[in-house]
Amino acid sequence: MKRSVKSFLQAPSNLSQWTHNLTIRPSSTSALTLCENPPQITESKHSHLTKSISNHAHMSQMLSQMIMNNIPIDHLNLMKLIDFSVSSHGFAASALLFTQFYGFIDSDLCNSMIRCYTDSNKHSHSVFIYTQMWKNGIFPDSSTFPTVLKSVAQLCRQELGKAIHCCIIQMGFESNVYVSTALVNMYGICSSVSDARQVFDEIPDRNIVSWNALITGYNHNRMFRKVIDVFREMQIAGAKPVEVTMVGVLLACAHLGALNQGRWIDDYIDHNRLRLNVFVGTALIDMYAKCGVVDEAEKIFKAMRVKNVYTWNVLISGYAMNGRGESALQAFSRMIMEKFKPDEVTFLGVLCACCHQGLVNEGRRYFTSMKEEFGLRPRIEHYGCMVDLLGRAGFLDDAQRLIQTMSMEPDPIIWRELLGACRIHGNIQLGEFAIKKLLELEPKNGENYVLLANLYARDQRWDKVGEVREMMDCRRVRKVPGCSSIEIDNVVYEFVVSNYIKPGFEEVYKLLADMNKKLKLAGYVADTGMASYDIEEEEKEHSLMYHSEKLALAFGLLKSPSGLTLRIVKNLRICQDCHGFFKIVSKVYRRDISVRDRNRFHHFVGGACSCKDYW
DNA sequence: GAAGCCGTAC
Repeated sequence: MKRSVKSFLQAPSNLSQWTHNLTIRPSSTSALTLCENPPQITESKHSHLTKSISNHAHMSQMLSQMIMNNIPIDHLNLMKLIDFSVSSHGFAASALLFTQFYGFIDSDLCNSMIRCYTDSNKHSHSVFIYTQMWKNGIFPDSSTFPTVLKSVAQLCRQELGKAIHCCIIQMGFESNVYVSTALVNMYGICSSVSDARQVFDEIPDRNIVSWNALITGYNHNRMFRKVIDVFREMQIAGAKPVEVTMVGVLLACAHLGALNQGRWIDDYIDHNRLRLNVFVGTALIDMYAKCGVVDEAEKIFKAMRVKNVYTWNVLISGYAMNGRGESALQAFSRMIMEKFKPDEVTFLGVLCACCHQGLVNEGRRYFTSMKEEFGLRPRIEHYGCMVDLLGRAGFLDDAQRLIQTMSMEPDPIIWRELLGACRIHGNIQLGEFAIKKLLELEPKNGENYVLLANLYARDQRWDKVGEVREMMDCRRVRKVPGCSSIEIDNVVYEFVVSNYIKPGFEEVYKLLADMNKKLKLAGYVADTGMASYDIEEEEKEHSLMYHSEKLALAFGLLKSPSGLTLRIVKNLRICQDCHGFFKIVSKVYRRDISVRDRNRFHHFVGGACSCKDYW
């Protein structure tokens, strides 16, 4: 049964083509009887063969010789060949033909193929082999499930995952920690985190990998508080975290803006001799930057010996979001000097820095150089930055023209930015055009209507504002409620905008009322222009008074010692009025306040904001 | 054999 290697390597790479030819035969015989009449191979020859085959450079050559000379290949080497042919760019089909060449396939071979497909991101192929196993009476075993589940997770096919879970239970593999950990991971990635938790709870001998899979699941579903809870739970259970665990927990801290928690993790890494590898280091920089402590982020960056493009990117965007555009651009220059190759995300940070700083010319230059000098194709996010940069700076025509030149369809964010720019610069006509596009794409997003109402309110066109309100009622559109949180003594408190006094928080409302009086004497005037409804001034003022960020601020003033920076995280953008209010509070109450809103940071010190009122 | 990794425009 001679066969040329050439035809073997030219096997079809298309799945349907080769599956068509495939006959899978269950193997009851030993895997080593690959040939009908295997010639004897001495032990030394065998070991030589194995060694040679493990050297990828000689693989094709060896293979060719073996086939030409009709030398049988034992099971181990066959596996290696499959690994090799899959890993070396799309020889997957050849691997299968190879087994066909020898005429049979068994569960080990299937597992091997599934693993190779999974590792090379061909997840549907991986699932296909799994289903073929069943069809051909080859039973999956404990090595089949972890890998196929990984592919199922990547494909986000939860119903398939559930079916596989049933098989696992029926076959009695659920007590296998590898299998059940893979299930936890699969459910977590497929957004069925309660199932993940349930499987996790039933693992008898869970280990650090199982814990990490659970954390990954919570992070994936943006349940960041749960991640912190799980980390505490781990410590009570005596599980020893590893670097991957810390990365997961830091990610959660970064999203929550939970600085104290994050600091605690930083110390923990230090005290428990966990490595400050590039993943942990980058996650730390990101955490500090997202908690508004750029100096700490800088320190970590300087202490890191091994850096990569991610490390630079978190530093650059960290500077950008904290209003340190100059530092961001300097970091970018240093990055280039140190011969790191910037990628799309690097330029997102750079453009974002220009945008927050209003550096229009620089932004235009970077946008061009990204394309021309670095050969990177702008993605919709880059256009997003540019539209925002141009629009906010008043170049509405340029922004509109840029949208027209985009090679992709503008998304809601792009139109919302244009609308926002129209609101700032009072261009009702273009704003109406933008909102039309926006509502086609996002008819249910309350934020869009609010922007539109604000556009009209700026012009005192209360009839139009009323129309927008009616439209919202009629379409049953709800606004996302503003929600702010503040961390006091390691506990995160959340405040939602409301006009009635929450039981237990009476003093917060009382303090706010007092502050209002005090600040008015210091020159605070409620900015009612953005309270978009046609209501009496006093009423507008009242509705502004209980914005979530103000509630969080008053609570922070009550519950923390003087001198401590108040750190507030808000789900939406800070409103114009609160921005002014916070500036005066920082002066009158001599408190540094930092607010992380949906877009960026505002650091209020001594009556001024780091954004220099450009936001 | 399982997790595995850090960054992304309003």
